[in-house]
Amino acid sequence: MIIKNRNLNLKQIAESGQTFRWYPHSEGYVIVANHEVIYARQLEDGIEIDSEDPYWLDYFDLERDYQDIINHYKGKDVFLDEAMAYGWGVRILKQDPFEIIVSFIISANNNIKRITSAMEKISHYGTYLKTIEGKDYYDFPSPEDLIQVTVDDYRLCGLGYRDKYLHQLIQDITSGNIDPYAIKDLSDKELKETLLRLKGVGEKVANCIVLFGYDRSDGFPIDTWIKKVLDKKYGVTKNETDFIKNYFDYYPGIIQQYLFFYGRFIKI
DNA sequence: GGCCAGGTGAAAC
DNA sequence: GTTTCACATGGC
Repeated sequence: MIIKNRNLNLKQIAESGQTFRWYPHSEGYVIVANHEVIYARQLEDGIEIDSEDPYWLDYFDLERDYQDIINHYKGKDVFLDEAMAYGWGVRILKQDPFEIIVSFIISANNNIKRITSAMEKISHYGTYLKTIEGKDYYDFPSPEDLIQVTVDDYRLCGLGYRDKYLHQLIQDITSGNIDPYAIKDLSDKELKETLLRLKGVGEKVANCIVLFGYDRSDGFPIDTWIKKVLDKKYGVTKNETDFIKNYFDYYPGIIQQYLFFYGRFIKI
């Protein structure tokens, strides 16, 4: 189906550091989500995907008007204007909470290429879905699929010292200690507190998880790039969260994506 | 070849 | 409460 939208750019989303299961293919991307493998390609004023499932409309967060958000912040400062102009097609995908938790536990003190590679290897523990031009695609494994996977197995997936965090996460979920799907109805505060109890989840990772996995736009992950942006462009080196809450109020999580995407691009 | 990457846990103050 | 340090590993 064709999805028309002027704030929807596949390449920008793919490179905005929120998903690690998009595979560049032909002119577009192979995307695995919703127990389904699709191919998406860019159009002039939107995208085309080879699925008719309305799930994807929600996945691409289509009911949210990103131009309205951009207009709201326009003229606030020069750097933000540049960032929004550069990242006009960035959106925040609605991704599976469990997959997001795993992704961002792996993301700590890591780089995007390695995170992508680790997620690809872990996906082989999931159900085989489809082969496209010789490459096999797998559904992302459920916690149950990972019960028997050992710390050493995770190490072989390239997780480094984070191997034991993922192993612990699976124990926590399968033992009923935490249910990544049941906690979606918690308040912003309770949700974050719950996530912070997980090993390998600190302030920054928790913010990524609530923003990318639970549709909480108050999430504002402060990573190395955002730190540089705040320091060099806003003169903020301490009490960052207070500054963010005041200055970027309205849709802070989406603004954070524009700043991250642009700041990383210009190697600020 | 040292530094960096979408930082966190644990020990030490 | 905050400061300090170790931590796997591929890319540059």
